[in-house]
Amino acid sequence: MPKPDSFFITTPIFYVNDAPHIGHAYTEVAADVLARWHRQAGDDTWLLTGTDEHGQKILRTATANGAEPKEWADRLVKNEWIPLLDTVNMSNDDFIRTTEPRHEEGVQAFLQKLYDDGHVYAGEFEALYCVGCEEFKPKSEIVDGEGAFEGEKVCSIHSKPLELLKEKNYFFKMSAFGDALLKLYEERPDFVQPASARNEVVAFVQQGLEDLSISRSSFDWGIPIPWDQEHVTYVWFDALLNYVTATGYPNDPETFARRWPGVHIVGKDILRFHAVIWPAMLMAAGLEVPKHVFAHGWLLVGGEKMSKSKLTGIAPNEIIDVFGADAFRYYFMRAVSFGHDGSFSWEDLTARYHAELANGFGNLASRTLAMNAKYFDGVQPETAELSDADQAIVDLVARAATEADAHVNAFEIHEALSVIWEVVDALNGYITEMEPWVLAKDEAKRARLGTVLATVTEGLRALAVLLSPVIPEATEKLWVALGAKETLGELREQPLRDAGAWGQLPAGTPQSSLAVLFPRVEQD
RNA sequence: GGCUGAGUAGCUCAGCUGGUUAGAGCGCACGACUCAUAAUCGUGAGGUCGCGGGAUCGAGUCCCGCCUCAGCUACCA
Repeated sequence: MPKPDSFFITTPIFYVNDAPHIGHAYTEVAADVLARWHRQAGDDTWLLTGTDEHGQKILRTATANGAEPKEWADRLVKNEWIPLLDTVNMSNDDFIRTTEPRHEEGVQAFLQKLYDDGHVYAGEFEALYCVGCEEFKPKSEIVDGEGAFEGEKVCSIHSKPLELLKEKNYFFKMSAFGDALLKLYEERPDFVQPASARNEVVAFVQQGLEDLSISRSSFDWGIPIPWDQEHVTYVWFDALLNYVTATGYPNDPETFARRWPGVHIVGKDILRFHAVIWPAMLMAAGLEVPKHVFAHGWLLVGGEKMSKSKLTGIAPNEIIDVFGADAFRYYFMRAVSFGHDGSFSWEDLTARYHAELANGFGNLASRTLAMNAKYFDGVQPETAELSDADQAIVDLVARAATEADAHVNAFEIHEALSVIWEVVDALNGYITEMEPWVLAKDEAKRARLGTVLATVTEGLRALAVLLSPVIPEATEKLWVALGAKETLGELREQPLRDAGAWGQLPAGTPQSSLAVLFPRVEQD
């Protein structure tokens, strides 16, 4: 049974062939928001990310760039992937590279166990081979020949006939796990999420599983098969194991028991590896399968999947240099329904940034602190008797906090933000209706003025806590300005599941001025 | 070809087991207000709910057919 207090969440480990684009950053942010939320809610949280560095493709890229593969990986990791973490403000607890000893040793131990237990056998891998590509071709790259090659199968890249070649390979008896996997999907409908992703996985497994070739001998950039040094491990088999080699498998059973099983956030392009192959591997090794595999959608640009070849690839820094990491995180979490494809456009980003972050939340903070400074010398006012309107705010905050937590637990990050934003909108409306600037002109209404501003400020306190997993930088600034850091302690230590409890900011708490949280970005 | 999902206001999207005049945000128009990042609040205009049939007292929401788009249909990570 899953341990309720443990929340181990992973991103995919990224292939170091290329530089990151916003799709990678999106995955990182989603996992990070979930991790920050659970961590602040008191769960025993561990966020893992990392890089996948083996395989023929990396060997080729490295060679083409006149580098050794490890050298090449080191360079990409240092120059591109580690900086990405900082760019998007990741709070990962670990970063694993598949070239690290802890991983390589873990993979070998895992392989040896499967081999010893009879789940792996030596066989003949027979497939169509392209001399031009120097590799076996997947079905997607095999097409019918034309002209001189009519009737033959040719490579889609070279348009030359393919040869049927055999190679000795080690195979994982994945075919034996089809029924167990179907039973898993049946018994745990939330194992693969969202439901659309689950459907595809079930349909795939229902048509029957073949055994999986897990070794390669035509190149050597990989983890050697422990009982046969002529072979290296198939890169996916290697990569998937990072989730356990980073958490103590096999030499630290205590840590492993504490972390595993985990929750995997993946792009839908790699769903099958995580929802089929990976659980089959774990079953074979006698380990628990993941708690959940959640597949998020693509980011679409102009209605099409983002791609470098179509010049729609966007580097995270292009956005973050202009709007900041908080805005990046907020925008993609809010505008994209988690689990669905999402449309990205600069126009939409700019519009939401101004309407929601600058005019909505940022301005709410500004106007509130400005009035506290002006009417109460910058301290948290006293609350007198609550009117119905005040009570409505109190109730809304409580409800928003509860519902947001439920949404996050269900991977509905966008819904959580939607509910939290009801508070932002309600507070702006409340201020306009209560007209504190009018109350301020009548000394007899001094107590009422204090109550109104205390209510809004307390609402801001709750917002700072609830939004801290998504926009950690802005909420930290707000937290300091509210004086909350002095009286309530660090923002990141505020229990998230108590965020909706009213009256936490003591009256008399000194506040300080707040720099504009989300400055307007001038248009060209 | 088969399977899955989607096609709802200018844009991005909600609409669960069918039920009063189809919703939100943005954008737009008008008005109110001035504490605030020329921000805020209110009101309004705007949709034959992809197309065509069907069962139902009643369908965006069920059934049939069709059109369009995307994904999956295994060893590229």
